[in-house]
Amino acid sequence: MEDVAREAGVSRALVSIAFRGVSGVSDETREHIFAAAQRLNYQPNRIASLLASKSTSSIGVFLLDLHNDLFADVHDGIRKAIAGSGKHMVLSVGSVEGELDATALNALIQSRVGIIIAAGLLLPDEDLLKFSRSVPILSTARRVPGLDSVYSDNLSGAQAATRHLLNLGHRRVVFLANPQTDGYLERQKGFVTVMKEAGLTPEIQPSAYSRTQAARDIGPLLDHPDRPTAIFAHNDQSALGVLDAIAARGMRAPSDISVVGYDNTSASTPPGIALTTVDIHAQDLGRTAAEKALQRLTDPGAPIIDLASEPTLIVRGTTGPPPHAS
Amino acid sequence: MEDVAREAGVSRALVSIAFRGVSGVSDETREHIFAAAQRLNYQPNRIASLLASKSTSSIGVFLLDLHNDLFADVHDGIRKAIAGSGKHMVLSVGSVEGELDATALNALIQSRVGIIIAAGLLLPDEDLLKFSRSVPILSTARRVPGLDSVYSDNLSGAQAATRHLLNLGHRRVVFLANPQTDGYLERQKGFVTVMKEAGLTPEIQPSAYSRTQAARDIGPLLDHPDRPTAIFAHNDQSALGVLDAIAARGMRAPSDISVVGYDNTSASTPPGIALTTVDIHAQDLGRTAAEKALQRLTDPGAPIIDLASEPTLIVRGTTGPPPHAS
DNA sequence: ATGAAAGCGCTAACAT
DNA sequence: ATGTTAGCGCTTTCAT
Repeated sequence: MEDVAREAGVSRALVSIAFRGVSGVSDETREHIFAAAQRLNYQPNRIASLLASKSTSSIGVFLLDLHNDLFADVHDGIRKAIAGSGKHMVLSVGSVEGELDATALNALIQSRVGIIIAAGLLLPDEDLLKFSRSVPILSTARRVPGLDSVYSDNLSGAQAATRHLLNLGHRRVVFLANPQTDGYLERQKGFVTVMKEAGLTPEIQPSAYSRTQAARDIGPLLDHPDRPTAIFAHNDQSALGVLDAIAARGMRAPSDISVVGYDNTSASTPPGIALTTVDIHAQDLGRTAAEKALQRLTDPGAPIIDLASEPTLIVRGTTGPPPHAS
Repeated sequence: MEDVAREAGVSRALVSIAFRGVSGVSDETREHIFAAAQRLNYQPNRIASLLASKSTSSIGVFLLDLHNDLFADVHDGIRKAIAGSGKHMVLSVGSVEGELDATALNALIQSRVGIIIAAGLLLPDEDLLKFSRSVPILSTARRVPGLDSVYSDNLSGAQAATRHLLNLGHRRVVFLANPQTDGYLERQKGFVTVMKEAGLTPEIQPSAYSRTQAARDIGPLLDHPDRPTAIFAHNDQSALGVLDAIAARGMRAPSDISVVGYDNTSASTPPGIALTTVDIHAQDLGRTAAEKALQRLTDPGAPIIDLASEPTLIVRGTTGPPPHAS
């Protein structure tokens, strides 16, 4: 910067002003400065800038898993909302095993981001509250009591999906569940309440966040002579695993068995057989989350944000009447 | 840090030494320091640390597109290789439109990373060389002359895929091409050379990096009465688009038409119909790229790295003999 | 509009 | 093993 100042024949302060885009420098001088910077191939040192301004100009973003398109959508939404705010986004990626949550959050804290937008946190609510003593955290796609949360109403989404199945005539429906941890209980709950209301037995098959694991977990149920007529998977990826297991047995959806996913990611539209699923509008979630995060930055004292959005049931090709319903 | 030192009853230097994990502090003192830090909920300020050490302890990672599983694989490989090196990874994401390449690279440069590992760069070679004056860049999944490159041999991969099709008896094969820009010319070239060697006409249909665009671009060719018997798509995503277009017309692969993809991402295994594709071993690519980047950091003067790996043709369910070949 | 000077929270070289 | 001190490259008052 010293060099640029000398090259442009001004003081360092001017160069700083010019690069930050704040007022206090004439257009002409600014041009000179930029030209000089160009000549010297100068790029401002954001590390030094952050230190000196002790600023909150960075927004940390935690994404659970790059292999799930859901998080790519959330990322896109966040990026769009942040663009033009002058804020810079710092990414940190977790893992579906969950053992990286804390590491990723600490990395963000150590990078002194002004706020963390977190999508797909796996840590218990209590732990997250602890982290939020160091930095504000806005949770998206999951409600965390005590933290700003921008999420989709999983209860109503799961209810809509389950009702769709029941309306089609299904009576034996199995919910392929995600690990039942803080923040991810509602889908199963929605399934259970609707089944019970209808006087049916809600069957639950526990599984994990993995397509292959889903295929393995659902296998025995499919092999059973008296198998369910519909499977409701906790997300699209595991629904794909269910479809894998179905295809491996020479069966077809929905003629032999119906399948419903959740999230409406790109995974829900394999060629030929598009998955019935629940759209959580992930990109909107990301965009809204980022807008709210920006607000939080300007008003730390504002009341906690708790924003639920309505998901949309998308009926596509993997659901139909049960085999012998007619 | 001052506070922690006071709380632990030592000087700031000791705290620094303890947190960096270097020698110069007794085990007992270190425990005291960590305990004090814990009590105060202290997290070291990585911004200040980076500034003071003017260090190269950060590794920048550029990923073109979070929606393509290929980059998630590369990311995983990089992360595994970096873990335990004490280096910290700084992520920056581009976009398939390519207009974000420069922005993303500049962000990394301004964050003063010691080296950038870039996967899926779209900028011309010449521009990249310019960026590399500011920071070493290692390109992966693309060869950039003049830069360290760790990539897969696309020429041989495309040749293997094309030969596979010809061996099956296909004569009219169309290559659904990506935008022909620096670094991504080899797949088409491999296709063309093999077709010509066999005395056949290489047909090329230009397209873009998008599944829906691929479906649109291939449509007219499928509708033609004298349509090709096989389509070789430049990557799995566009192969999916081709399968979409095929399904939309009530046709099936491979009985009506064969389809080959490229990359062997998770997109290549939709339920039921697994795609014949070329595995570029993306995670290995990422891992190797990161290992080489680490070496480059320790030895800036070493000769340029130019490392090609052999891809593997994976024959699955979307290729078979042409309809009337028997 | 421009310049001077203090300091952000650390690291690193040196001294004890 | 522990303490002291001078920066790292900026931003930010405060003068001018």
